[in-house]
Amino acid sequence: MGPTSRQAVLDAALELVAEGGLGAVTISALTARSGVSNGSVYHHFGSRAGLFAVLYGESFAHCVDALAPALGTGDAEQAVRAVVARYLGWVVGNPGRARFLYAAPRSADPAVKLAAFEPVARWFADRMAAGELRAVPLWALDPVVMGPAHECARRYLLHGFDLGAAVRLVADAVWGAVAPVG
Amino acid sequence: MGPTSRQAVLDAALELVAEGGLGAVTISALTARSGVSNGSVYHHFGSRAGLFAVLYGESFAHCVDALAPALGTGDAEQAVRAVVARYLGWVVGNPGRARFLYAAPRSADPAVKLAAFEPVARWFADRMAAGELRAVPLWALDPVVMGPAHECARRYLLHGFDLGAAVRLVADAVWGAVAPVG
DNA sequence: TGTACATCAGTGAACGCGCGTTCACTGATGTAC
DNA sequence: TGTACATCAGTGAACGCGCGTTCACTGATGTAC
Repeated sequence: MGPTSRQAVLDAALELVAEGGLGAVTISALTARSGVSNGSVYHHFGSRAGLFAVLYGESFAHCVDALAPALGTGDAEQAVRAVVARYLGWVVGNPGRARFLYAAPRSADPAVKLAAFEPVARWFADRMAAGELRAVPLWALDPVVMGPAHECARRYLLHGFDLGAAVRLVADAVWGAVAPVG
Repeated sequence: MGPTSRQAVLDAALELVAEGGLGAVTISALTARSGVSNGSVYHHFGSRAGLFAVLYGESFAHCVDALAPALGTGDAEQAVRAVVARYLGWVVGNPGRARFLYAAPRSADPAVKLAAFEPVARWFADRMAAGELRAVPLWALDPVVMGPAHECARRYLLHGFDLGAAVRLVADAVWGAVAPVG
């Protein structure tokens, strides 16, 4: 019963953010949806912001875990394209988590984020060193290289933008940003 | 004195959103900052959402106007790179407007947006038809092609991401997504 | 083995606050006849 | 030219509501001696 109640709150928060955005995640909506009392929410998370911090760290790790297997897929191009496909698939499959990550970036602990992202960053650094990928600063990986994927994901979550039609275009753009110059 | 008071509210809203995000734009902050009474705000805009709709349309047009001159810059590659540079420059110079567009996309009137964007879309369509640019669906222009610029702009506005260091990388990525296939 | 105490999950009524909005009003500026 | 009325920008006190948070409390489960 210990972790159950805590988990019920996190699950409810994810449902609420998927349905109505971050603003829908109020303490009273949380208690109504989860069946857990407000006092219990504060017992486990300290505050709304505390709940958000937990949710962010958990969801970011969840996302990276979903991406990681793509890195073992064939050559560099296949792997990069697989990362894009997996990321967009994860967004569709986890709209609550994805919306939360985009809507509450201030809830992130930068150190935790960096640590979780490290395996992915290292994979890219290795391929760049091996000349299989264009040399691009690692800080540019997420905003610049994955930019098209993020922007499309945001629009999908916002108003049902057609991700299926975009996925190939996005993969082309992302691969183009990181393909070795020749 | 007619348009003055109305404009004072719009200016105040832009300042507030630049300083503290969308949440800082409350009616009482608006009246405090602008010196205009709350009743007057409602007289001119009807509601907070009404004010946001006006602000969105105005800011989007402001942005497109800032971009348009880039389209006349030399060949297709130079023009596309100029669009990126101008867009990021506009974000830095107009943080209130930029933050508002990113934070309140639901305030947009799609028809108004489409009409304002039309000259830019036509320029791209013409170059694609002429074979100077890769054929990409027009709906992909903003999210896919400009994705890296948007994602970097968002991070700049959120936590002072170094746009100056990124602008060349972004221009490379954007041009790569739209350069004719050879 | 029994007693006393500490710890921890969980409850739910109550709180103060700040929000968007309403409304009755004033005063200045057209407009009709 | 004067009078009556309509329109419009603007005022500011007051409203109800829902928010995040607090707090005194219960009951179950260790732990010490």
